[in-house]
Amino acid sequence: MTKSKPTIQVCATEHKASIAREARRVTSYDVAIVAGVSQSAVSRCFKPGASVSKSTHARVMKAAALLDYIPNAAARSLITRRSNMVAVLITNKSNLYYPELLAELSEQLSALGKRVLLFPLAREADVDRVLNDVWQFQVDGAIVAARLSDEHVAEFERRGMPLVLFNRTLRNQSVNTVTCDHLEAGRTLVSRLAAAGHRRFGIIGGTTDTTVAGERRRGACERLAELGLPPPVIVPGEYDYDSGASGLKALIEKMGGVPDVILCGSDVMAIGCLDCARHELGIDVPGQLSVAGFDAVEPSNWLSYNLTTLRQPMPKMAAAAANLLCAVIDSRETLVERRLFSAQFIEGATARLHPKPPAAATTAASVTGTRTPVAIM
Amino acid sequence: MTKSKPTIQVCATEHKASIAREARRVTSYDVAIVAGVSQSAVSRCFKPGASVSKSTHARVMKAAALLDYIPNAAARSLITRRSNMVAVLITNKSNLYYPELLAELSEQLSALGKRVLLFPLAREADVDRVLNDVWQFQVDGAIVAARLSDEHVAEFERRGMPLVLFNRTLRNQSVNTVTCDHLEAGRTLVSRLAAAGHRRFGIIGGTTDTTVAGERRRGACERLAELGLPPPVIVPGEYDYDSGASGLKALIEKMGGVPDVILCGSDVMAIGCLDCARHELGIDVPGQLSVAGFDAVEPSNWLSYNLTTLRQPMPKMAAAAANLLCAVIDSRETLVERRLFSAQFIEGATARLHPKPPAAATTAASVTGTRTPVAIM
DNA sequence: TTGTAGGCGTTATCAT
DNA sequence: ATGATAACGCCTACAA
Repeated sequence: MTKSKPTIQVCATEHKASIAREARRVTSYDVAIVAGVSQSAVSRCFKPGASVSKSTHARVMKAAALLDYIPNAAARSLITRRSNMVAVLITNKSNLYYPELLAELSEQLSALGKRVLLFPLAREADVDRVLNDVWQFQVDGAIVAARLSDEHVAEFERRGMPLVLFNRTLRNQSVNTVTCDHLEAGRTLVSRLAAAGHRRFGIIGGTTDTTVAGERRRGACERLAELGLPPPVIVPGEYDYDSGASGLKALIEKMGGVPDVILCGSDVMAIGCLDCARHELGIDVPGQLSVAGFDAVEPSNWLSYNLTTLRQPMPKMAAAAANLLCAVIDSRETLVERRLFSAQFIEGATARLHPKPPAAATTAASVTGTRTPVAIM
Repeated sequence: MTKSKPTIQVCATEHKASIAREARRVTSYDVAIVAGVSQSAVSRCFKPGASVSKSTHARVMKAAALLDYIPNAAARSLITRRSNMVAVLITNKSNLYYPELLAELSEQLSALGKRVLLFPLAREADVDRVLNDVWQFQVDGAIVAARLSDEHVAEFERRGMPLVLFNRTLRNQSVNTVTCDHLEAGRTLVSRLAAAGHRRFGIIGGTTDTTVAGERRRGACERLAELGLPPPVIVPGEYDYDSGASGLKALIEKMGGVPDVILCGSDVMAIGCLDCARHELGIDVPGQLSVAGFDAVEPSNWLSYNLTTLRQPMPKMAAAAANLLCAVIDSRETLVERRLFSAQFIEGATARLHPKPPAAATTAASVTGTRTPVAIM
């Protein structure tokens, strides 16, 4: 501090006042004036790994703090072509697992220096309207947990916008995806349940064949066929609570009685199915009927339910999606990768997982007695 | 089309190819060249309400479509000082009502032309780290559903950043807020329950005195005092499922027996409390114990629970927050407003809402018999 | 290590 | 109604 630079070292507070008077924002140029350096020096101080002398850095930082200066991300992104924002498109229907996914994604992305610009979709049809905004806002890439048409994917490609699909797949394989292995999940579920002696399988799935639910179903059907069991009866659902109840009733009607086991496309549907069975129809679960869900959302673990279900490793999947997207963003090449995670089976207590002891045959018979016999199945 | 402008009407596809060759983005200037107009004309075409002739507009739009041109929001925001982005800070602990709030906010804001930049907070202490990003990204304003210190609020003010607190209040009154009337909610709850003959009130609240929970509690206490009933016994909780169970046990111990009614700070806590009472402790709800929640999240409505609770008018509150914020953004003045909404009482079936008939006195006595008598209360 | 100068893509102002 | 020109705030060669 003995010798000060000969440049105009204006008093910070005074300069700040003049900025306020002119009603403009604090810029790197202002900091430069106060610190007595050039504007580019200030810029370099805020770029990690740039070459600045220690003393300059100190002076600049002090001036910046005095002026409450913060770099303007919009201006930066204009020249760097990097906004450090990532679009996240997500369907509201993913409801209960939505907060967990969003929180995980956001955390993982922010660890990578990216922020989430949110595009929730009330209906899958909103994609078109929303994509326009995605292009406008100059995000660095997008993570999409919603249904995308081939045309949409093509547009991402055309615009060179990095894209990662989350728990969605497309026949057009050239897309980055992070998914749970739903095919395997379907197989696992059937294997476990068939081993316990279940024969008549019902499935409550998605209305439109959301590909992941489709995969799960395919896995279940495959495995049933392998085991020489009759194909499952399938009814549609909307992934919500009410669909569980209506699905159950639909299955009972379609199958002419209560099936041995119902596989639901989501926990919420399973819970709806469960509540309807227990409280409305007086069906004993798992005594008369086994119910399995999918997602292992928090309520599935509540004492009233203790659902048999499959847990997707959400934190790992979110991290994978974030990392994959950032990898694509950083490398200009069009690397395409598909990361697959195994779901973890949660035993719970809504499905009978062991063969019935022979002694229980009488009760079972009394139950079956209430059913209308069916020809095929 | 008989007479075309004498300007350089370059073939769109050719021009597009040259853009791709140079690996640069499509700009309004490119559109201008193809359309044979000036760059400013293009700009005007994308500004609603600007003065452009119909023919020019058509030519420009056609060229834009041909080139896949979309205005660059970053560049625009640089000059307009409007990013059309709104920061939403939200604590993960708001868990179950988080998706609903987020979806509503996002929808309402997008109707106002704003997009949500998401800042989820794993812990309330993360605010500091996160605020730095908020300043950087040049958002137009912020909606905060998290705990903010007076200093934080002051910084918003200092930076001229519009702010709306959601379901949070501060002693420092000069902040825009949208909240539910938690004081009234607390009073309502007590009124209804006291009318049914409940006397011994327990409360499972928040750990740190989140102001809204505090308000609710204050309302409850006020009303109890007015009615000449003993003050409630209060234990802390974390707003999660487990807190409901531990809170219940803590209350039983602290009160030397099962209280008449427990008011919980959230539905999830109430559900935890309920499950613990029914499945673990064998307490009949609402026979022996009444339980009330708060939020009316989806699971509270499930058949297994059918919770007595209070619903916050989330869509209206979200709309109010969005509108208020945008009003502040648009008017440069520092208008401060506090919008208060009434919660709606949901009867449900986990609280006894009518006086016990005298005949039931015997069963009631047998229940009370299991309790350790308490001196005061 | 530091400063100079040009450009990122748009909007706004001012003539015409 | 249209076009030239100057911002907006920053980054980045390039030269010193």
